Amino acid sequence: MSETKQRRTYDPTDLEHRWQERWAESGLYKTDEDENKPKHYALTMLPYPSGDLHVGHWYPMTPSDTRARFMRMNGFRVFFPIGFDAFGLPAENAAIGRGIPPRDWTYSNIERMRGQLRQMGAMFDFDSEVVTCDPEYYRWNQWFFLKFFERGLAYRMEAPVDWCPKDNTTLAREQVVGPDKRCERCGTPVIKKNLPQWLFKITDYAEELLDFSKIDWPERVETLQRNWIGRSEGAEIRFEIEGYGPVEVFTTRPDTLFGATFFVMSPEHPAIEAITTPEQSEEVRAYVERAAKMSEIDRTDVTREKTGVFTGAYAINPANGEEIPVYIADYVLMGYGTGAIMAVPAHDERDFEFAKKYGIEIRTVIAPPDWNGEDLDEAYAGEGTMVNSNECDGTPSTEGKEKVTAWLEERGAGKATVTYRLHDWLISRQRFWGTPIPIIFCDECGIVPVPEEDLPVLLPEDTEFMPTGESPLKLDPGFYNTECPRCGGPATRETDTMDTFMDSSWYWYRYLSPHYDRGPFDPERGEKWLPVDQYTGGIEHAILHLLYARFFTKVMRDLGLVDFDEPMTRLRNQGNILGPDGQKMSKSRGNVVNPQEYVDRFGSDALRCFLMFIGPWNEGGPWDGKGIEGVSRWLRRALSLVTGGVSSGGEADPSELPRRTNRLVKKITDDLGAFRFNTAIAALMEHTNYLLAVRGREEWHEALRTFVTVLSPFAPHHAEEMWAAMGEDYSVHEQAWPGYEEALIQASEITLIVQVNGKLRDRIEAPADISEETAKELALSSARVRPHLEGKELRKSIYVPGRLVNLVVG
RNA sequence: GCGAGAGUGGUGGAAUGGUAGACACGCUAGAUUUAGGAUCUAGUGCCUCACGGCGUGCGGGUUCAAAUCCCGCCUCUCGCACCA
Repeated sequence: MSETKQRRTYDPTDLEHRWQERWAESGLYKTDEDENKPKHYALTMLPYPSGDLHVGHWYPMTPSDTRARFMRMNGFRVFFPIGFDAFGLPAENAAIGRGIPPRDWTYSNIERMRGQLRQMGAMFDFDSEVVTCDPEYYRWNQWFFLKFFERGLAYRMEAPVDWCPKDNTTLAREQVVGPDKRCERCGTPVIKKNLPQWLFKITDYAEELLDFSKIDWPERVETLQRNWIGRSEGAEIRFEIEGYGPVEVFTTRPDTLFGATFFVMSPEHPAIEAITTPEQSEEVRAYVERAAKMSEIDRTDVTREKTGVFTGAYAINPANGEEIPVYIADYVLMGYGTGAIMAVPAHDERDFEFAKKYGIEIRTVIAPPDWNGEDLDEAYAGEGTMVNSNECDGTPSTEGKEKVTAWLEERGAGKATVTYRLHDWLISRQRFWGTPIPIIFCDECGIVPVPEEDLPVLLPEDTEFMPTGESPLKLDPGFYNTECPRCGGPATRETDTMDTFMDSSWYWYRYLSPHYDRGPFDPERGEKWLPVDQYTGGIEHAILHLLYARFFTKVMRDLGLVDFDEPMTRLRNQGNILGPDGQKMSKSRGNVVNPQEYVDRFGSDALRCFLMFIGPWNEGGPWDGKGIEGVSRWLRRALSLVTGGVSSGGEADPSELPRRTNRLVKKITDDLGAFRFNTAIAALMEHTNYLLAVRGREEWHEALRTFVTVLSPFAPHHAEEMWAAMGEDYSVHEQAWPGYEEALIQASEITLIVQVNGKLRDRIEAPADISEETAKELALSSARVRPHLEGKELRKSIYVPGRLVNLVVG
C-alpha cells in the first residue's frame, strides 16, 4: 500500500462514527448494575446549555471519561452520568433580546449539545440524564425548600441586594460585572437596596463545614472554603452607651480592652439615630447618607483615607469605666460581627489611622518585646505583655484574652464567642427562568408554604418579557393570584425564583433515578451508588457550588435521606483552559475555541488525547491548536500497527518487548491513578514508536493486545478499531485492565553513570547486578574518566546501585 | 496588604536528591525519479572545528551529588481583601 493511499484511508471521523453507532446499538455504556462488583460513582460537573460544547467542556470531561473507563476495566461497576444545568440568565436574555422563549432556547440548545456530547465518545450513561429546568426536576427543588422551611432552615428577611436603578430590578450576583460593579445588561452602576428575601441557614452548619476529615479534596479547595467560612474566635463585649443602653461589639482581642479609647459603629447600625445628640445629628445624617450612596467599590477601597463623624454619645468601657467617644465610620461593616467595634488604636492598624486623623488617644496596652515605654509609631498587632491594664498588668496577651473574657463574663458584660464571615445563603432571585419558590402570602394566614401535594408550582408557559428585564412573574396575575391553602381566601404567590446554585446542589442524587416521583431520588438506588466516589470539575467552583453541595448533603442527612456526611468522597480539579491569547475563554472576548473544527479534521480521539497531553491536567493553560497534529499523527501510527502502512526504520531491541510492555502497564496504571494524563500519553507514544520498530516478532501480537487495552481509555475509538482489526472479540472496553510484573520491569543491562566530583564523565553499559567493586573498577579504568583523575588523589567514591559511581578527587 | 501556586530549550512540557530537557510542536537537512499544509529518515539547549565549558528566574547555603532540600530576593498567575 502506498503512503498516499494510506493517508486517504485514514479517516478518523468515519472510524469514530462507526464505533459510536455500534456502541449505542449494543448498549455498551449502559450502567453496569452487577452488585458483585465494587461500585464507582464518577461525576463530572454538568454543563450549562449555552448552545455549543467548547473546548472548555472537553477539557474536564474527556479525562474524567478516561478515568471512568479505567475504573470500569479495573473491575468496578461504574456510574458516569451527565445532564444539563438548564436554568439561568442567558435563556432569559435571549427572551428579552430576541423574543425566543427561555424554554425553547434552552431545549434547542440541549438538543444540539446532546449530539455534541455523543461525539465526544465518552461512556456517559445518557439514560440517566437530568435537565434541571424540567418540572420533573425542579419540583424537588421546591420539595427541598419546603423541608428546609419546616426545619427553620429557610427564612425570609430584609436583605440588601444589588439593584439596577435603570432596569428597575434586582440583579443576581453573576449579573453584576466589572470591578466597578455595573449591571450586566445596561452598564448602570448597581446600588444596594433592601428587599425581603429568602435565605438558607447555611451558617448553622458553619462549624461542620470546616471539617474536611472525611473527604479527600484538594488542599486548595479546603483552604478556600475555610477562608470563606472565616471562623474567628473572640469575645462579644457589651458597652453601655450613656442615655441609650448596651451595644455589643465583637473582638478577637479582648486582651486589648483597656486600650479601647473610642468606639465605632457602622453607618448602617440601627442604634445610630437614637444615640446621636441633637448638635451632631446634622453631620451624622449627612455621613450616613453619603455612605449609603457610595458604591460598593468605593466603600470597600482599602487605600481610601478613613473617614467618620462623632455622634456626641459616649460609651463606657466595662474594664475601667472610662467614657469613650462614639463615632460612626464606614470602615466598620454592618455585615460582620455586630456592626460595632471597640477601637484600640495602639493595636489595630485601622483604628490607629483613624485615631491619628481625629486626634484620639493612642494608649499602648500590649507591650511589644523590647518596648521602652515610648509611644508606638504604628499599630502593634502582635502578642506581648499587658500594660496600662490595671490588675492585668504583666499578663502575657495570649493568656489575657481568656482572663479578660472570664472577667467580663462574671460581670455579665461579655462572653466568649465565635464569629463567621460566612453569611446565610440568599436564594431569592427576581427572575423568571428559575424554580418558583413554593410560598403563598395570605392576608389572613401570613406566609404559607405550598402543600407538598400541590407541587410543582409550574412556571407559566406563555410569558411576555419586558425589555427592562423585570421578571414577568411579577406581572402575571394568572401566576401570582391564588388561593390560600390554609383558609381558602384570596392570596398571592411568591414571584421570586431560586438561585440556580440550588439546582446544582443535589443533581447527582437525581441522576440515580431521574423519573422517580416519590422523592428526590430512589433510596434503593442511593444505597447502591452513593456517595459520589470521584468528582471532577473546575476550581472556580471551589466555594459556592462545592460549599452548597456539602451543605445540602448535611441537611439531607439530617432529614434522614442519606446516611453519610459528605457528597463526594474525592475531588480533583482541572485547571482552566485559556484562549490562545492567554485570557479566559469567553464569547465576549471572542477567543472561544470551537472543538468542532478539530473534531472534523482530526477526530475526537485526537482532541481528547491532545487535551490530556498538553500539560498537567490540574494546571490548564492557553490553547495552542498546532500541537494536535502531533497527536493525530501518533494515533494514525498507532492504528498502522494493526493495519500496516507506516514503516519505521528506527532501530530497537525486540528482546526488550516483555520488559517494556510491563513497564508501560505500570506507568499507565500509576499515572491514571494520579490524574497524570500527559505523561501517560507520552509513554503511549513512546511505546508506539517502539512497537513500530520491532513489528512482527514472536511475542509481538500479545504485546500489541496489551498496548491496545491500555490505550483504550484514552482513544476509545481507535483502540476499538485496532481491537477489531486484530480479530479480537467486541469490545476492547470490556477487557480487564492488564496487570504487570515488577520483576519483569527490571532491565538486565544498565547504563552506569560515571561522575568525577559530581560531573558526568562517562556512561558504561554494564549488567544490572554489577557489584560495587566491579563498578568502581570499570569507572576507574574508563579512558574518558582517567584524564580527570590525573595527578589527583581519590578521596572517596560513592556507588548508587544500578545507577552511578561518583569519584571524589582533590 | 494577606494567602496559595508557579518560574526549565524557539514553544507545550518531562525529570521531586543521582544521565537535565522524556514525549510532542516548531525548525534544518535528506529520501520518496513531479508537487507538498502528506509520509519516512537524521539532526536540533547555548558557546566551541574539536577537547571541553556553560546551563533549570536571581543571590547564598546544605550535600560526594541540587531543577529537586534550606535561607533571602525578583517576577508572574490565581484567590481573598477595612472581617475588628
